[in-house]
Amino acid sequence: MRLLIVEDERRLALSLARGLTAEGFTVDVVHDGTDGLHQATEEEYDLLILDVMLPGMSGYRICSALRAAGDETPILMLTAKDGEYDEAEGLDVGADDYVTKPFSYVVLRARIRALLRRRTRGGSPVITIGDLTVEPDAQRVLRDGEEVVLTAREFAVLEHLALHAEQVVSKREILEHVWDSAYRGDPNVVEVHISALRRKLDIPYGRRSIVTVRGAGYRLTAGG
Amino acid sequence: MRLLIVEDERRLALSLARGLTAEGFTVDVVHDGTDGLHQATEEEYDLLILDVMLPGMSGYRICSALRAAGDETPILMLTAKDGEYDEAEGLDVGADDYVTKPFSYVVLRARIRALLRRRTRGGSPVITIGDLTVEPDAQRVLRDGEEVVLTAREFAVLEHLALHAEQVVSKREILEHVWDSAYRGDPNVVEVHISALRRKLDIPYGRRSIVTVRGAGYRLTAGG
DNA sequence: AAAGGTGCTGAAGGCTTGCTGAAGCCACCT
DNA sequence: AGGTGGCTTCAGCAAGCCTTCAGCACCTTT
Repeated sequence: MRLLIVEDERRLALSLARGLTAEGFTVDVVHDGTDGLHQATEEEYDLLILDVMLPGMSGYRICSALRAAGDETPILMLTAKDGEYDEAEGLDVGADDYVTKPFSYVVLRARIRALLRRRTRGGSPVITIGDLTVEPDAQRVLRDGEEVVLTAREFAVLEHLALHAEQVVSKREILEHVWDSAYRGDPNVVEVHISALRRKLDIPYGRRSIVTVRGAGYRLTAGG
Repeated sequence: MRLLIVEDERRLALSLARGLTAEGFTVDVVHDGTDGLHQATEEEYDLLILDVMLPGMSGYRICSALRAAGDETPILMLTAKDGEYDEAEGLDVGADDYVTKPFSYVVLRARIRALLRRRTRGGSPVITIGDLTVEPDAQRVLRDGEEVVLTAREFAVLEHLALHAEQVVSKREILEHVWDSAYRGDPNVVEVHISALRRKLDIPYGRRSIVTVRGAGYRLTAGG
């Protein structure tokens, strides 16, 4: 799956690119509107992520230029929350969806998946770690085949851990991915949610699947 | 089942193509009248969807050209609500049905099915989720074999949930599929209809088949 | 052994989200 | 024209979630 990100805020672009790369997407990044259009026409992508406000050429114009040329690649627009983005206009020029900033990584990821799913038919894969099953499409978690009800945040945290199973994930990384990337929060909120996850997923089943790695973060593991 | 869509509004064409593809149709899209006629004669389709107003060649003319050539593929016309479309003329040139814009996706889908049914005998499949049975052709719902009377909207919402059973469907997605895709409505209408569905389908039978996933949407599930 | 750092967890407040009854509107049918 | 029924909007209510805070436990370092 190849993605193109056209976004001038370098820091944001980079962090998105990293996250998506880590999930197996091939990601190209461009910081300027004209370059963006050029790149999009030169290469074949499965999805384009366009910021609306861009130097050189706005996301709108890129979008309508591509559509006029018969390009039907799914397009996801990024926009500030003030009235900058006109939803009607966005959809008119042929965008498929849009996300308003600030957004959390998980939200973006969900939207990306939704768009890709339409094309490729067949939902996103179920993640299995030992006898723990995470179903992104259903927003559902099974332990030992039995459903465990989680809140939205809890699910998002778990999903992130599951995507990096057997790896240590820092609180900071969790904060950045599960909350708005602009969010300046206390790492304690992560601890609170981890605590809740353990109470629901581990303790009742006598497991220890979420391991604390002191000074580093957490690791979701199968054995435990 | 192969469909050809000839429609110059790209956004509309795209969204139809997506929806129909997701339901298992093979869909080709063409944005120009002459291309449309060409494509329709070159390839074999089970159904043609023609916009009336088209660049190159109107839907009428495509239709009559095909019929003159002895092609009897079912044809569904799309038309604006003002007097653009003359029903008599449409039927004269050999169209089988027509839908006026703006239309909701479910309406179009129903018409498509109706046309295909004439040909192929044997309607579209019944959906079963636990002891809930959704019969798209009959617009009828059975709980435990017993008919439950729903209004059109209620049925449409339920049908959409049923098509994505066991998955979380956002209010936004429901709005886009069940209402006009151009519809910019309050998500609350969805809540109201969900509420009505539960009152008819769940509460009297002591079920909880429509699950609220806070912050995400609803999930129709068998267990419950 | 003490002190500081790091993490865990229970409780509470504030706030968002969702639910639902009621009223108005519109379209259709009689 | 009048009536009926469905759809949408509105507003108030309820519930649940998220976050913050504080106190405690444990580990590490001095």
